[in-house]
Amino acid sequence: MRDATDFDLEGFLPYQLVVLSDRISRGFSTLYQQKFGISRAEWRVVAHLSQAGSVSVREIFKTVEMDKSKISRAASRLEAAGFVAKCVNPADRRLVELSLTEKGRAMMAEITPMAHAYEREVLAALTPHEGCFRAALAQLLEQT
Amino acid sequence: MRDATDFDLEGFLPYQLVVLSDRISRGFSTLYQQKFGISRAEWRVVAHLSQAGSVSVREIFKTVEMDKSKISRAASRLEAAGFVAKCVNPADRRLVELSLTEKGRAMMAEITPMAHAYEREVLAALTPHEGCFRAALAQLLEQT
DNA sequence: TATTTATTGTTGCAGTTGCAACGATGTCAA
DNA sequence: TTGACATCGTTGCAACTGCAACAATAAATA
Repeated sequence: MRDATDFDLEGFLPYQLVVLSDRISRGFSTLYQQKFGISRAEWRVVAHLSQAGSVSVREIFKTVEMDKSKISRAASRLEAAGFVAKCVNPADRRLVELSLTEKGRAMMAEITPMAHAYEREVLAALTPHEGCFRAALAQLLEQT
Repeated sequence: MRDATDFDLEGFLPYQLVVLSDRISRGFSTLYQQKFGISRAEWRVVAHLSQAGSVSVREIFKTVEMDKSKISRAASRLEAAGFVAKCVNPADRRLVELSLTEKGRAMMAEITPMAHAYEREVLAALTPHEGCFRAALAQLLEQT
């Protein structure tokens, strides 16, 4: 018997999305954490750098939707671990340019195929609705 | 020019899901946070209780995929705020039964329509692919 | 019954996070 | 030029998180 305070949490879209993204993201993160000891925030920075080349903290946090302090700390840890190099932009000395070191690129070269394999594995469960799902996802990301 | 270390983060499914679920979940949480001062973890506990009645911590954390310490602490805060009552199960005194107080039910009665409105708003962006998207989401949740 | 083993919820701890404040640097206009 | 204002990245702080350890209780076994 439902009354006004009943609420179907399991069918609630925000809840479903958080649970799913947590599971999937966590499942992948255990792979690179075991192998390289980097966190999810650090992975995101490294992945962004691999396609962006040399970029300031500001640019990353605008594209990647993480607080700038989170990026700053991730970058420091990555620098300490030797995956990332920091240097001050001589044209504007407020900017810190981040880039992958050789060691960082080597790590990405290992993680990239793992990422693609993991993604395929997840999407395999979706056949034949994959195309529709990804299109809807992209649409939501754009309109939100 | 792409080489082996290039990686398309923006098109990577786990990344897309985390970004989207963060945005959507955060957008909704600001609504009830401003009005009732409860966190996301607390909201999840309250929402579950509204449909489950009196339930132990153990049951919640099995259904809702949160660490039991997280639930324990959320329940304590909710009890302190007067939204939730805790009592020891007399049949098995290890179990703590949680239930909504009158004040908790009143809060849910206010949040529930907000939740439905928010969900409709998000999904409106998806017409006419909503059905397919939700079906795919449910399928992923089941198979993961 | 007495003893071991399992389960439940809480707590300590170390690490992470979000937010605001800050110092350093750059920009703009008087 | 000087001063007010804006921007960038870092840090302090309090809150939150995940994990492991723990005490209390129950169940299983000898």
